[in-house]
Amino acid sequence: MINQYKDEDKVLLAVDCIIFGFDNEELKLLLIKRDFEPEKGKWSLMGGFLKKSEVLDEAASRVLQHLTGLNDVYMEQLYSFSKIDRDPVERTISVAYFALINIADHNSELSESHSAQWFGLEDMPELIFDHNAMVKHAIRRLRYRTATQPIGFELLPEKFTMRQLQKLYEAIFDHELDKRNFTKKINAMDLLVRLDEKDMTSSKKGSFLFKFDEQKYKKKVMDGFSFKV
Amino acid sequence: MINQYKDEDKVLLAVDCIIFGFDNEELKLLLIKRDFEPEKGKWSLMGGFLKKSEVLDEAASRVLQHLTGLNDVYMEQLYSFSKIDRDPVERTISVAYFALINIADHNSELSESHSAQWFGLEDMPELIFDHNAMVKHAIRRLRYRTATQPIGFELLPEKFTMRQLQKLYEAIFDHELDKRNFTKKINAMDLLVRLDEKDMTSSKKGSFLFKFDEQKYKKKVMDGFSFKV
DNA sequence: ATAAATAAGTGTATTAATTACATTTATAAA
DNA sequence: TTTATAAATGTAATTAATACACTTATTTAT
Repeated sequence: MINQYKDEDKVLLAVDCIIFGFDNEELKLLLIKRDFEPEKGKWSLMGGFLKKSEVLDEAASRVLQHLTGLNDVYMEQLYSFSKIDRDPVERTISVAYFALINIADHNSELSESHSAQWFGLEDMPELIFDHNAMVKHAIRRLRYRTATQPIGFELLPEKFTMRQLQKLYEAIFDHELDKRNFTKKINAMDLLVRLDEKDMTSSKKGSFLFKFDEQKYKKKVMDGFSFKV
Repeated sequence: MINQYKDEDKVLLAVDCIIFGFDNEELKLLLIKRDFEPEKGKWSLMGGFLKKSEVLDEAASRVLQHLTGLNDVYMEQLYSFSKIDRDPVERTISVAYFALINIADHNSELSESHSAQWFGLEDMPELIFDHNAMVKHAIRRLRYRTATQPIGFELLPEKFTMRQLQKLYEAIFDHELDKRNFTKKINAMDLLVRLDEKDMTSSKKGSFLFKFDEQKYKKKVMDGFSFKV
């Protein structure tokens, strides 16, 4: 078969990762300080180029793994950015991905070796290229996704308190929630199991730890349930 | 400046368009019968390759224009598909876009010259490559977008009846709605203007025509309004 | 002139979901 | 024993969603 595509233009395809974390107070992003040109010394998302042998999801996972040491992380393709001069070196289309990680899990020596640092969404530096737009887009998507699927748990340790969960949703949606109404809603969905274990760090009384029950969730979804917070 | 990207792989980037239309009864897709290899004679989405000189949105508009003759159409980037062998000819990543057009507006001679045809979502043929997955994805996105933004109007003529609008939402969400509740909800949003003009084709009494008031919508959005149907 | 047929247009009552709001409880430290 | 602190919990009010059926305007047929 002759190659009827042979006269078409080829381009570089990059992936850039918006890496979200949560420190029990605010939503954070893991950014790297570029130690290479162009824009050396500026802050940026972690990125890399797609290889012919991988699919986009794999490239994004590889990039994330390289910075954090983590595998099996919640990642989602966001949008492809294609402004002609978005990268001054050469025409590059970038596919943005976002990842949700539990900050405590990542390899901080590894990320520090890339001059990476966590920034709260409020005190983020300006980023290179179109990375600010990517972040904005990612926050919108994260809000939508979190409201309709139980992915928030990806940002928490396996065992968490109600307060942590509420603080997380408050951080994602950037508005305060009523504790009683929140608990009521979460309990009504019946997706968490309360453990016989308490977190004693936050109060004298201690607060119960919970776990998200993935199996139960899947069963419910099959019966027509849809998550909504 | 030396080109530090020179050893990276380059790939073909395609765009494929999921073109939605509405015939007052069901949601339809405009598909083409391929008159070239591979998969000649099979049904497919309309597509094309990204040129170095254009951004993805432009490529998608060009492809749509080429098939339908239409410009200034609602289009939205959907997702990038990258399976290694999705196109057997050569490694090609495809960025899917969806478009919403008013069927009556398009140049049907032009589309027929590409052996294009409208298919109801129910009686669609199998499509080539990963195009079935693209369509599935597009329907999901269309439902979400339609539920939260007033883009349904893109599928209707400028002037339309309440019944047409209801039928459209029923087609998009694939379930029936109560006429009184629907009217109530739409009227409560106060985004339509009722014209002093009636459509006489559907009944002896005639039914009032409405127009979507884009300006009013924009103003409301600025005051914190959010569309929800 | 009248009756029949047809889709358009409209309102109310019920149920469910969301919001607002304050006190008691368990525990450690003083 | 008191004090301080966060955890845990329930009810009433409001708002949104749903279920449901008759009247109106008009044309066509008798």
